[in-house]
Amino acid sequence: MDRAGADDVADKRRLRELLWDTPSGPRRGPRPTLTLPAIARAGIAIADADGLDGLTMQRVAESLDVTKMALYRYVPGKAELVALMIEVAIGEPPPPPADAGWRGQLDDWARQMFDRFRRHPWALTATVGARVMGPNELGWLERALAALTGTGLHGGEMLDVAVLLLGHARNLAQQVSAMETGTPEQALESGLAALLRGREECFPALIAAVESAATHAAQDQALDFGLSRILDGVDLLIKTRHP
Amino acid sequence: MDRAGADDVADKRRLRELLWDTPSGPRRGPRPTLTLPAIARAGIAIADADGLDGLTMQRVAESLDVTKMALYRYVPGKAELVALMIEVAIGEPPPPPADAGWRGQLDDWARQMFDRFRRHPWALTATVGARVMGPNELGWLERALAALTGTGLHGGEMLDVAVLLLGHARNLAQQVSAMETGTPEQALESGLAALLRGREECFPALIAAVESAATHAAQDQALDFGLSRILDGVDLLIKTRHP
DNA sequence: CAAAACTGTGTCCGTTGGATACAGAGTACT
DNA sequence: AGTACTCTGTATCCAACGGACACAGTTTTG
Repeated sequence: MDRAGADDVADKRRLRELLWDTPSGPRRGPRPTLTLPAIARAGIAIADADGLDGLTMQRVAESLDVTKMALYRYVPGKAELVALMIEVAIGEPPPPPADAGWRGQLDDWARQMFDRFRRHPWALTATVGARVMGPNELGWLERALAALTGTGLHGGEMLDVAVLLLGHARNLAQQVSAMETGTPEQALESGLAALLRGREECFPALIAAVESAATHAAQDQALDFGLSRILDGVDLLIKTRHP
Repeated sequence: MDRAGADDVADKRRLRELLWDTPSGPRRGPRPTLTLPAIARAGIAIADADGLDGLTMQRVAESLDVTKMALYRYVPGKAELVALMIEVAIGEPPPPPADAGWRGQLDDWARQMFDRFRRHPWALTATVGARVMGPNELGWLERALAALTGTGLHGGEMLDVAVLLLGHARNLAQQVSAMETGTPEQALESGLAALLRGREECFPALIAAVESAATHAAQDQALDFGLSRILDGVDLLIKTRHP
Protein backbone atom coordinates (compact mmCIF):
# COMPACT_ATOMS: atom_id res chain seq x y z
CA MET A 1 0.00 0.00 0.00
CA ASP A 2 2.80 2.40 0.80
CA ARG A 3 4.76 1.12 -2.18
CA ALA A 4 2.59 2.98 -4.68
CA GLY A 5 2.75 6.32 -2.91
CA ALA A 6 4.11 9.61 -4.12
CA ASP A 7 7.59 8.64 -2.96
CA ASP A 8 7.75 6.15 -5.77
CA VAL A 9 7.68 8.75 -8.51
CA ALA A 10 10.32 10.79 -6.68
CA ASP A 11 12.54 7.72 -6.50
CA LYS A 12 12.03 7.17 -10.21
CA ARG A 13 13.00 10.73 -11.00
CA ARG A 14 16.15 10.54 -8.89
CA LEU A 15 17.10 7.27 -10.55
CA ARG A 16 16.55 8.75 -14.00
CA GLU A 17 18.84 11.62 -13.11
CA LEU A 18 21.39 9.19 -11.73
CA LEU A 19 21.46 7.11 -14.89
CA TRP A 20 21.04 9.76 -17.56
CA ASP A 21 22.35 13.09 -16.34
CA THR A 22 26.04 13.76 -16.82
CA PRO A 23 27.87 15.00 -13.70
CA SER A 24 27.22 18.72 -13.49
CA GLY A 25 29.67 21.60 -13.35
CA PRO A 26 31.90 23.13 -10.64
CA ARG A 27 31.15 22.23 -7.04
CA ARG A 28 31.70 24.17 -3.88
CA GLY A 29 32.88 21.76 -1.20
CA PRO A 30 35.77 19.30 -1.10
CA ARG A 31 36.51 17.01 -4.04
CA PRO A 32 34.57 13.77 -3.98
CA THR A 33 36.83 10.79 -3.31
CA LEU A 34 34.68 8.43 -5.31
CA THR A 35 32.98 8.37 -8.67
CA LEU A 36 29.77 6.68 -9.70
CA PRO A 37 31.45 4.28 -12.13
CA ALA A 38 34.01 3.30 -9.51
CA ILE A 39 31.26 2.54 -7.02
CA ALA A 40 29.38 0.56 -9.65
CA ARG A 41 32.49 -1.43 -10.52
CA ALA A 42 33.13 -2.25 -6.88
CA GLY A 43 29.57 -3.45 -6.52
CA ILE A 44 29.83 -5.48 -9.70
CA ALA A 45 32.97 -7.22 -8.46
CA ILE A 46 31.26 -8.21 -5.25
CA ALA A 47 28.05 -9.33 -6.95
CA ASP A 48 30.03 -11.30 -9.53
CA ALA A 49 31.76 -13.18 -6.73
CA ASP A 50 28.98 -13.68 -4.19
CA GLY A 51 25.75 -12.81 -5.93
CA LEU A 52 23.19 -10.19 -5.04
CA ASP A 53 22.84 -11.61 -1.53
CA GLY A 54 26.51 -10.97 -0.93
CA LEU A 55 26.18 -7.40 -2.07
CA THR A 56 26.09 -5.19 1.00
CA MET A 57 26.59 -1.48 1.36
CA GLN A 58 29.12 -2.36 4.01
CA ARG A 59 31.16 -4.58 1.70
CA VAL A 60 31.04 -2.11 -1.16
CA ALA A 61 32.22 0.61 1.19
CA GLU A 62 35.00 -1.56 2.58
CA SER A 63 36.29 -2.42 -0.87
CA LEU A 64 36.50 1.31 -1.58
CA ASP A 65 38.05 2.20 1.80
CA VAL A 66 35.21 4.39 2.91
CA THR A 67 32.42 4.14 5.43
CA LYS A 68 29.08 2.67 4.54
CA MET A 69 27.31 6.00 4.87
CA ALA A 70 29.71 7.69 2.48
CA LEU A 71 28.09 5.76 -0.35
CA TYR A 72 24.76 7.41 0.32
CA ARG A 73 26.30 10.71 -0.78
CA TYR A 74 26.48 9.25 -4.28
CA VAL A 75 23.64 6.76 -4.46
CA PRO A 76 20.18 7.22 -2.93
CA GLY A 77 19.94 3.59 -1.86
CA LYS A 78 20.77 0.03 -2.62
CA ALA A 79 18.14 -0.34 -5.35
CA GLU A 80 19.63 2.59 -7.23
CA LEU A 81 23.12 1.16 -6.79
CA VAL A 82 22.00 -2.07 -8.38
CA ALA A 83 20.39 -0.17 -11.25
CA LEU A 84 23.65 1.64 -11.80
CA MET A 85 25.55 -1.64 -11.67
CA ILE A 86 23.29 -3.08 -14.35
CA GLU A 87 23.92 -0.14 -16.61
CA VAL A 88 27.69 -0.38 -16.16
CA ALA A 89 27.79 -4.17 -16.39
CA ILE A 90 25.81 -4.33 -19.60
CA GLY A 91 28.11 -1.74 -21.10
CA GLU A 92 27.85 -0.01 -24.42
CA PRO A 93 26.39 -2.09 -27.24
CA PRO A 94 29.10 -3.67 -29.37
CA PRO A 95 29.50 -2.55 -32.97
CA PRO A 96 27.53 -4.66 -35.43
CA PRO A 97 29.54 -7.22 -37.38
CA ALA A 98 30.55 -5.92 -40.77
CA ASP A 99 28.85 -7.29 -43.87
CA ALA A 100 26.05 -9.00 -42.04
CA GLY A 101 22.38 -9.03 -42.92
CA TRP A 102 19.64 -8.61 -40.39
CA ARG A 103 19.93 -12.25 -39.39
CA GLY A 104 23.67 -12.17 -38.82
CA GLN A 105 23.38 -8.96 -36.85
CA LEU A 106 20.62 -10.26 -34.62
CA ASP A 107 22.43 -13.54 -34.11
CA ASP A 108 25.52 -11.69 -32.96
CA TRP A 109 23.42 -9.35 -30.84
CA ALA A 110 21.76 -12.19 -28.96
CA ARG A 111 25.04 -13.99 -28.37
CA GLN A 112 26.68 -10.84 -27.04
CA MET A 113 23.76 -10.31 -24.73
CA PHE A 114 24.05 -13.89 -23.58
CA ASP A 115 27.71 -13.31 -22.79
CA ARG A 116 26.97 -10.27 -20.65
CA PHE A 117 24.44 -12.15 -18.62
CA ARG A 118 26.82 -15.05 -18.26
CA ARG A 119 29.51 -12.78 -16.91
CA HIS A 120 27.16 -11.16 -14.42
CA PRO A 121 24.62 -13.74 -13.28
CA TRP A 122 23.22 -11.43 -10.63
CA ALA A 123 21.92 -9.22 -13.43
CA LEU A 124 19.41 -11.95 -14.22
CA THR A 125 17.61 -11.49 -10.94
CA ALA A 126 18.18 -7.74 -10.89
CA THR A 127 16.48 -7.06 -14.21
CA VAL A 128 13.05 -8.47 -13.40
CA GLY A 129 10.15 -6.17 -12.69
CA ALA A 130 9.51 -2.57 -13.62
CA ARG A 131 12.57 -0.42 -13.68
CA VAL A 132 14.11 2.64 -15.29
CA MET A 133 16.34 1.75 -18.21
CA GLY A 134 19.67 3.46 -18.69
CA PRO A 135 21.39 4.75 -21.82
CA ASN A 136 23.38 1.60 -22.41
CA GLU A 137 20.35 -0.61 -22.07
CA LEU A 138 18.44 1.52 -24.54
CA GLY A 139 21.48 1.52 -26.82
CA TRP A 140 21.36 -2.25 -27.04
CA LEU A 141 17.68 -2.10 -27.91
CA GLU A 142 18.41 0.51 -30.54
CA ARG A 143 20.99 -1.73 -32.16
CA ALA A 144 18.55 -4.60 -32.45
CA LEU A 145 15.92 -2.39 -34.03
CA ALA A 146 18.43 -0.86 -36.39
CA ALA A 147 19.28 -4.33 -37.65
CA LEU A 148 15.64 -4.87 -38.54
CA THR A 149 15.03 -1.64 -40.45
CA GLY A 150 14.37 -2.34 -44.08
CA THR A 151 12.97 -5.81 -43.53
CA GLY A 152 9.39 -4.67 -44.02
CA LEU A 153 8.35 -5.37 -40.45
CA HIS A 154 6.51 -2.58 -38.73
CA GLY A 155 7.58 -1.07 -35.43
CA GLY A 156 5.57 -3.30 -33.16
CA GLU A 157 6.88 -6.41 -34.81
CA MET A 158 10.45 -5.19 -34.60
CA LEU A 159 10.03 -4.55 -30.88
CA ASP A 160 8.51 -7.98 -30.47
CA VAL A 161 11.47 -9.60 -32.20
CA ALA A 162 13.90 -7.75 -29.97
CA VAL A 163 12.02 -8.77 -26.85
CA LEU A 164 11.89 -12.34 -28.08
CA LEU A 165 15.64 -12.50 -28.64
CA LEU A 166 16.46 -10.73 -25.41
CA GLY A 167 14.28 -13.17 -23.55
CA HIS A 168 15.98 -16.13 -25.13
CA ALA A 169 19.46 -14.85 -24.32
CA ARG A 170 18.38 -14.09 -20.77
CA ASN A 171 16.78 -17.45 -20.25
CA LEU A 172 19.64 -19.46 -21.63
CA ALA A 173 22.10 -17.55 -19.50
CA GLN A 174 19.92 -18.28 -16.51
CA GLN A 175 19.74 -21.96 -17.30
CA VAL A 176 23.46 -22.29 -17.83
CA SER A 177 24.21 -20.33 -14.67
CA ALA A 178 21.83 -22.51 -12.71
CA MET A 179 23.54 -25.64 -13.96
CA GLU A 180 27.05 -24.76 -12.96
CA THR A 181 26.45 -23.98 -9.31
CA GLY A 182 27.72 -26.70 -7.05
CA THR A 183 30.05 -29.39 -8.22
CA PRO A 184 30.04 -29.75 -12.02
CA GLU A 185 29.64 -33.50 -11.76
CA GLN A 186 26.44 -33.13 -9.80
CA ALA A 187 25.10 -30.42 -12.07
CA LEU A 188 22.49 -32.24 -14.11
CA GLU A 189 22.68 -35.23 -11.84
CA SER A 190 21.22 -33.44 -8.86
CA GLY A 191 19.16 -31.25 -11.12
CA LEU A 192 17.03 -33.84 -12.80
CA ALA A 193 18.23 -37.41 -12.83
CA ALA A 194 18.39 -37.69 -9.06
CA LEU A 195 14.83 -36.51 -8.77
CA LEU A 196 13.55 -38.81 -11.47
CA ARG A 197 15.16 -41.88 -9.98
CA GLY A 198 12.41 -44.07 -8.56
CA ARG A 199 9.59 -42.22 -10.23
CA GLU A 200 10.08 -43.40 -13.76
CA GLU A 201 6.41 -44.13 -14.32
CA CYS A 202 5.35 -40.56 -13.59
CA PHE A 203 7.54 -38.84 -16.15
CA PRO A 204 8.04 -41.17 -19.11
CA ALA A 205 8.62 -38.50 -21.75
CA LEU A 206 11.00 -36.61 -19.48
CA ILE A 207 13.03 -39.71 -18.75
CA ALA A 208 13.28 -40.59 -22.41
CA ALA A 209 14.30 -37.07 -23.35
CA VAL A 210 16.96 -36.81 -20.67
CA GLU A 211 18.41 -40.18 -21.59
CA SER A 212 18.41 -39.33 -25.25
CA ALA A 213 19.95 -35.94 -24.55
CA ALA A 214 22.68 -37.49 -22.43
CA THR A 215 24.06 -39.33 -25.46
CA HIS A 216 24.31 -36.15 -27.51
CA ALA A 217 26.13 -33.08 -26.23
CA ALA A 218 22.90 -31.17 -26.18
CA GLN A 219 23.35 -28.89 -23.23
CA ASP A 220 25.77 -26.56 -24.93
CA GLN A 221 23.64 -26.16 -28.01
CA ALA A 222 20.46 -24.89 -26.43
CA LEU A 223 21.38 -21.31 -27.24
CA ASP A 224 22.08 -22.12 -30.89
CA PHE A 225 18.96 -24.24 -31.15
CA GLY A 226 16.55 -21.61 -29.88
CA LEU A 227 18.27 -18.87 -31.81
CA SER A 228 17.95 -20.83 -35.04
CA ARG A 229 14.28 -21.58 -34.42
CA ILE A 230 13.44 -17.97 -33.61
CA LEU A 231 15.34 -16.52 -36.54
CA ASP A 232 13.84 -19.13 -38.85
CA GLY A 233 10.42 -18.01 -37.74
CA VAL A 234 11.28 -14.34 -38.25
CA ASP A 235 12.75 -15.14 -41.65
CA LEU A 236 9.54 -16.89 -42.62
CA LEU A 237 7.52 -13.83 -41.61
CA ILE A 238 9.77 -11.49 -43.55
CA LYS A 239 9.65 -13.68 -46.64
CA THR A 240 5.86 -13.86 -46.38
CA ARG A 241 5.76 -10.09 -46.16
CA HIS A 242 7.98 -9.76 -49.26
CA PRO A 243 6.71 -12.41 -51.66
CA MET B 1 32.87 -18.64 0.21
CA ASP B 2 30.69 -20.09 2.92
CA ARG B 3 27.84 -20.41 0.47
CA ALA B 4 29.38 -23.40 -1.28
CA GLY B 5 30.06 -25.35 1.89
CA ALA B 6 28.72 -28.70 2.98
CA ASP B 7 25.63 -27.00 4.42
CA ASP B 8 24.48 -26.34 0.89
CA VAL B 9 24.00 -29.98 0.04
CA ALA B 10 22.20 -30.53 3.32
CA ASP B 11 19.85 -27.67 2.50
CA LYS B 12 19.21 -29.19 -0.90
CA ARG B 13 18.39 -32.55 0.60
CA ARG B 14 15.98 -31.04 3.11
CA LEU B 15 14.29 -29.06 0.37
CA ARG B 16 13.94 -32.15 -1.80
CA GLU B 17 12.28 -33.94 1.09
CA LEU B 18 10.02 -30.97 1.67
CA LEU B 19 8.85 -30.85 -1.93
CA TRP B 20 8.73 -34.53 -2.81
CA ASP B 21 8.19 -36.65 0.26
CA THR B 22 4.59 -37.19 1.31
CA PRO B 23 3.88 -36.52 5.00
CA SER B 24 4.90 -39.63 6.87
CA GLY B 25 2.88 -41.84 9.18
CA PRO B 26 1.66 -41.55 12.78
CA ARG B 27 3.34 -38.99 15.00
CA ARG B 28 3.94 -38.96 18.71
CA GLY B 29 3.32 -35.44 20.00
CA PRO B 30 0.35 -33.08 19.66
CA ARG B 31 -1.41 -32.56 16.34
CA PRO B 32 0.14 -29.91 14.15
CA THR B 33 -2.06 -26.85 13.81
CA LEU B 34 -0.84 -26.03 10.34
CA THR B 35 -0.18 -27.86 7.11
CA LEU B 36 2.42 -27.18 4.45
CA PRO B 37 -0.12 -26.30 1.74
CA ALA B 38 -1.89 -23.89 4.09
CA ILE B 39 1.38 -22.16 4.89
CA ALA B 40 2.22 -21.98 1.21
CA ARG B 41 -1.18 -20.51 0.37
CA ALA B 42 -0.81 -17.87 3.06
CA GLY B 43 2.59 -16.92 1.68
CA ILE B 44 1.23 -16.84 -1.86
CA ALA B 45 -1.58 -14.49 -0.83
CA ILE B 46 0.89 -12.09 0.73
CA ALA B 47 3.34 -12.24 -2.15
CA ASP B 48 0.55 -11.78 -4.68
CA ALA B 49 -0.48 -8.60 -2.90
CA ASP B 50 2.85 -7.04 -1.93
CA GLY B 51 5.52 -8.91 -3.84
CA LEU B 52 8.44 -10.88 -2.50
CA ASP B 53 9.67 -7.88 -0.51
CA GLY B 54 6.41 -7.83 1.38
CA LEU B 55 6.73 -11.51 2.20
CA THR B 56 7.90 -11.77 5.80
CA MET B 57 7.87 -14.71 8.14
CA GLN B 58 6.16 -12.37 10.57
CA ARG B 59 3.34 -11.54 8.18
CA VAL B 60 2.84 -15.15 7.13
CA ALA B 61 2.64 -16.15 10.78
CA GLU B 62 0.18 -13.37 11.58
CA SER B 63 -2.09 -14.34 8.73
CA LEU B 64 -2.15 -17.87 10.16
CA ASP B 65 -2.59 -16.75 13.79
CA VAL B 66 0.64 -18.28 15.00
CA THR B 67 3.99 -16.97 16.08
CA LYS B 68 6.76 -16.41 13.62
CA MET B 69 8.87 -19.18 15.06
CA ALA B 70 6.07 -21.71 14.72
CA LEU B 71 6.62 -21.65 10.97
CA TYR B 72 10.16 -22.94 11.39
CA ARG B 73 8.67 -26.20 12.67
CA TYR B 74 7.35 -26.79 9.14
CA VAL B 75 9.78 -24.96 6.88
CA PRO B 76 13.57 -24.80 7.33
CA GLY B 77 13.77 -21.17 6.24
CA LYS B 78 12.41 -18.48 4.03
CA ALA B 79 14.08 -19.80 0.88
CA GLU B 80 12.41 -23.14 1.33
CA LEU B 81 9.08 -21.45 1.97
CA VAL B 82 9.39 -19.62 -1.32
CA ALA B 83 10.27 -22.85 -3.10
CA LEU B 84 7.17 -24.44 -1.65
CA MET B 85 5.09 -21.44 -2.69
CA ILE B 86 6.35 -21.78 -6.26
CA GLU B 87 5.37 -25.41 -6.35
CA VAL B 88 1.87 -24.70 -5.03
CA ALA B 89 1.36 -21.59 -7.15
CA ILE B 90 2.33 -23.27 -10.39
CA GLY B 91 -0.05 -26.09 -9.60
CA GLU B 92 -0.59 -29.30 -11.44
CA PRO B 93 -0.18 -29.10 -15.20
CA PRO B 94 -3.52 -28.66 -16.96
CA PRO B 95 -4.81 -31.46 -19.18
CA PRO B 96 -3.84 -31.09 -22.82
CA PRO B 97 -6.57 -29.80 -25.13
CA ALA B 98 -8.37 -32.58 -26.89
CA ASP B 99 -7.77 -33.20 -30.57
CA ALA B 100 -4.71 -30.99 -30.81
CA GLY B 101 -1.45 -31.72 -32.60
CA TRP B 102 1.91 -30.96 -31.12
CA ARG B 103 1.58 -27.32 -32.13
CA GLY B 104 -1.79 -26.80 -30.56
CA GLN B 105 -0.68 -28.53 -27.40
CA LEU B 106 2.47 -26.46 -27.06
CA ASP B 107 0.61 -23.26 -27.84
CA ASP B 108 -1.84 -23.99 -25.05
CA TRP B 109 0.97 -25.04 -22.75
CA ALA B 110 2.84 -21.78 -23.19
CA ARG B 111 -0.28 -19.67 -22.70
CA GLN B 112 -1.19 -21.54 -19.54
CA MET B 113 2.31 -21.02 -18.23
CA PHE B 114 2.04 -17.35 -19.09
CA ASP B 115 -1.18 -17.16 -17.10
CA ARG B 116 0.41 -18.69 -14.04
CA PHE B 117 3.24 -16.21 -14.07
CA ARG B 118 0.80 -13.38 -14.61
CA ARG B 119 -1.19 -14.41 -11.58
CA HIS B 120 1.90 -14.67 -9.40
CA PRO B 121 4.43 -12.07 -10.55
CA TRP B 122 6.72 -12.76 -7.61
CA ALA B 123 7.37 -16.19 -9.11
CA LEU B 124 9.29 -14.46 -11.89
CA THR B 125 12.00 -13.30 -9.52
CA ALA B 126 11.78 -16.41 -7.38
CA THR B 127 12.51 -18.85 -10.19
CA VAL B 128 15.89 -17.51 -11.24
CA GLY B 129 19.06 -19.32 -10.31
CA ALA B 130 19.73 -22.91 -9.39
CA ARG B 131 16.98 -24.54 -7.44
CA VAL B 132 15.35 -27.85 -6.70
CA MET B 133 12.32 -28.45 -8.88
CA GLY B 134 9.15 -29.87 -7.41
CA PRO B 135 6.73 -32.48 -8.75
CA ASN B 136 4.38 -29.94 -10.29
CA GLU B 137 7.17 -28.13 -12.05
CA LEU B 138 8.46 -31.39 -13.48
CA GLY B 139 4.93 -32.34 -14.41
CA TRP B 140 4.64 -29.26 -16.60
CA LEU B 141 7.90 -30.12 -18.28
CA GLU B 142 6.68 -33.66 -18.83
CA ARG B 143 3.54 -32.40 -20.55
CA ALA B 144 5.54 -30.30 -22.98
CA LEU B 145 7.80 -33.21 -23.86
CA ALA B 146 4.86 -35.55 -24.22
CA ALA B 147 3.38 -33.19 -26.80
CA LEU B 148 6.56 -33.49 -28.86
CA THR B 149 6.86 -37.27 -28.87
CA GLY B 150 6.42 -38.63 -32.34
CA THR B 151 7.62 -35.51 -34.11
CA GLY B 152 10.99 -37.02 -34.93
CA LEU B 153 12.94 -34.65 -32.72
CA HIS B 154 15.43 -36.28 -30.42
CA GLY B 155 15.48 -35.77 -26.68
CA GLY B 156 17.83 -32.83 -26.57
CA GLU B 157 15.85 -30.94 -29.16
CA MET B 158 12.62 -31.57 -27.33
CA LEU B 159 14.12 -30.22 -24.13
CA ASP B 160 15.39 -27.20 -26.01
CA VAL B 161 11.94 -26.48 -27.41
CA ALA B 162 10.41 -26.72 -23.95
CA VAL B 163 13.02 -24.36 -22.52
CA LEU B 164 12.48 -21.98 -25.38
CA LEU B 165 8.73 -21.83 -24.86
CA LEU B 166 9.02 -21.60 -21.09
CA GLY B 167 11.42 -18.73 -21.48
CA HIS B 168 9.11 -16.89 -23.82
CA ALA B 169 6.12 -17.29 -21.51
CA ARG B 170 8.24 -16.15 -18.57
CA ASN B 171 9.62 -13.14 -20.36
CA LEU B 172 6.33 -11.94 -21.70
CA ALA B 173 4.73 -12.26 -18.28
CA GLN B 174 7.62 -10.26 -16.88
CA GLN B 175 7.27 -7.55 -19.48
CA VAL B 176 3.51 -7.23 -19.00
CA SER B 177 3.88 -7.19 -15.23
CA ALA B 178 6.54 -4.52 -15.46
CA MET B 179 4.30 -2.36 -17.62
CA GLU B 180 1.29 -2.32 -15.34
CA THR B 181 2.99 -1.09 -12.18
CA GLY B 182 2.19 2.51 -11.43
CA THR B 183 -0.56 4.39 -13.18
CA PRO B 184 -1.63 2.73 -16.44
CA GLU B 185 -1.43 6.02 -18.30
CA GLN B 186 2.20 6.45 -17.38
CA ALA B 187 3.06 2.85 -18.16
CA LEU B 188 4.81 3.10 -21.49
CA GLU B 189 5.02 6.86 -21.18
CA SER B 190 7.43 6.81 -18.27
CA GLY B 191 8.91 3.57 -19.51
CA LEU B 192 10.27 4.71 -22.82
CA ALA B 193 8.83 7.83 -24.38
CA ALA B 194 9.73 10.05 -21.45
CA LEU B 195 13.32 8.90 -21.62
CA LEU B 196 13.59 9.32 -25.37
CA ARG B 197 12.23 12.85 -25.35
CA GLY B 198 15.08 15.20 -26.11
CA ARG B 199 17.46 12.51 -27.29
CA GLU B 200 15.86 11.70 -30.61
CA GLU B 201 19.16 11.72 -32.49
CA CYS B 202 20.67 8.96 -30.34
CA PHE B 203 17.96 6.37 -30.85
CA PRO B 204 16.46 6.85 -34.30
CA ALA B 205 15.35 3.28 -34.85
CA LEU B 206 13.87 3.05 -31.37
CA ILE B 207 11.90 6.26 -31.82
CA ALA B 208 10.53 5.10 -35.16
CA ALA B 209 9.58 1.71 -33.78
CA VAL B 210 7.83 3.12 -30.73
CA GLU B 211 5.90 5.64 -32.81
CA SER B 212 4.92 3.00 -35.31
CA ALA B 213 3.94 0.61 -32.55
CA ALA B 214 1.81 3.27 -30.87
CA THR B 215 -0.52 3.37 -33.86
CA HIS B 216 -1.09 -0.36 -33.81
CA ALA B 217 -2.24 -2.15 -30.65
CA ALA B 218 1.01 -4.04 -30.50
CA GLN B 219 1.57 -4.44 -26.81
CA ASP B 220 -1.05 -7.08 -26.30
CA GLN B 221 0.14 -9.22 -29.16
CA ALA B 222 3.74 -9.77 -28.14
CA LEU B 223 2.91 -13.16 -26.67
CA ASP B 224 1.15 -14.31 -29.82
CA PHE B 225 3.87 -12.91 -32.03
CA GLY B 226 6.74 -14.67 -30.32
CA LEU B 227 4.79 -17.87 -29.97
CA SER B 228 4.01 -17.90 -33.68
CA ARG B 229 7.64 -17.25 -34.61
CA ILE B 230 8.96 -19.97 -32.32
CA LEU B 231 6.42 -22.57 -33.36
CA ASP B 232 6.97 -21.67 -37.02
CA GLY B 233 10.65 -22.34 -36.51
CA VAL B 234 9.99 -25.64 -34.78
CA ASP B 235 7.56 -26.62 -37.49
CA LEU B 236 10.20 -25.88 -40.10
CA LEU B 237 12.66 -28.13 -38.28
CA ILE B 238 10.16 -30.96 -37.98
CA LYS B 239 9.22 -30.70 -41.65
CA THR B 240 12.89 -30.73 -42.62
CA ARG B 241 13.40 -33.83 -40.51
CA HIS B 242 10.41 -35.56 -42.19
CA PRO B 243 10.73 -34.64 -45.85
C1' DC C 1 39.38 36.38 5.22
C1' DA C 2 34.73 34.84 6.33
C1' DA C 3 30.73 32.42 4.88
C1' DA C 4 28.59 28.89 2.46
C1' DA C 5 28.30 24.41 0.58
C1' DC C 6 29.69 19.91 0.17
C1' DT C 7 32.08 15.65 1.78
C1' DG C 8 33.08 11.80 4.96
C1' DT C 9 32.22 9.93 9.64
C1' DG C 10 30.14 8.21 13.95
C1' DT C 11 26.09 6.96 16.13
C1' DC C 12 21.57 5.42 16.34
C1' DC C 13 17.19 2.88 15.08
C1' DG C 14 13.60 -0.37 12.90
C1' DT C 15 13.15 -4.55 10.60
C1' DT C 16 14.44 -8.93 9.19
C1' DG C 17 15.89 -13.99 9.34
C1' DG C 18 17.17 -17.21 12.45
C1' DA C 19 19.06 -19.90 16.99
C1' DT C 20 17.95 -21.49 21.42
C1' DA C 21 15.71 -22.76 25.55
C1' DC C 22 11.35 -23.78 27.68
C1' DA C 23 6.38 -25.09 28.80
C1' DG C 24 2.41 -27.78 27.42
C1' DA C 25 0.05 -31.55 24.85
C1' DG C 26 -0.70 -35.94 23.06
C1' DT C 27 0.86 -40.82 22.20
C1' DA C 28 3.21 -45.32 23.23
C1' DC C 29 4.85 -48.71 26.40
C1' DT C 30 4.66 -51.29 30.85
C1' DA D 1 -4.13 -46.61 33.95
C1' DG D 2 -0.01 -44.16 34.58
C1' DT D 3 4.45 -42.75 33.22
C1' DA D 4 7.91 -41.43 30.05
C1' DC D 5 8.90 -39.77 25.68
C1' DT D 6 8.44 -36.81 21.84
C1' DC D 7 6.59 -33.29 19.24
C1' DT D 8 4.40 -28.66 19.17
C1' DG D 9 4.03 -23.64 19.84
C1' DT D 10 6.01 -19.80 22.35
C1' DA D 11 9.03 -16.28 24.31
C1' DT D 12 13.40 -14.30 24.33
C1' DC D 13 17.61 -13.13 22.26
C1' DC D 14 21.01 -12.01 18.61
C1' DA D 15 23.52 -10.51 14.32
C1' DA D 16 23.18 -8.27 10.05
C1' DC D 17 21.22 -5.18 7.10
C1' DG D 18 19.34 -0.66 5.11
C1' DG D 19 18.93 3.76 6.21
C1' DA D 20 18.26 8.56 9.09
C1' DC D 21 20.61 12.22 11.33
C1' DA D 22 23.75 15.32 13.29
C1' DC D 23 28.57 16.73 13.34
C1' DA D 24 33.34 17.88 11.89
C1' DG D 25 36.47 18.86 8.23
C1' DT D 26 37.58 20.85 3.59
C1' DT D 27 37.31 23.62 -0.49
C1' DT D 28 35.40 27.18 -3.30
C1' DT D 29 33.12 31.70 -3.76
C1' DG D 30 32.09 36.44 -2.18
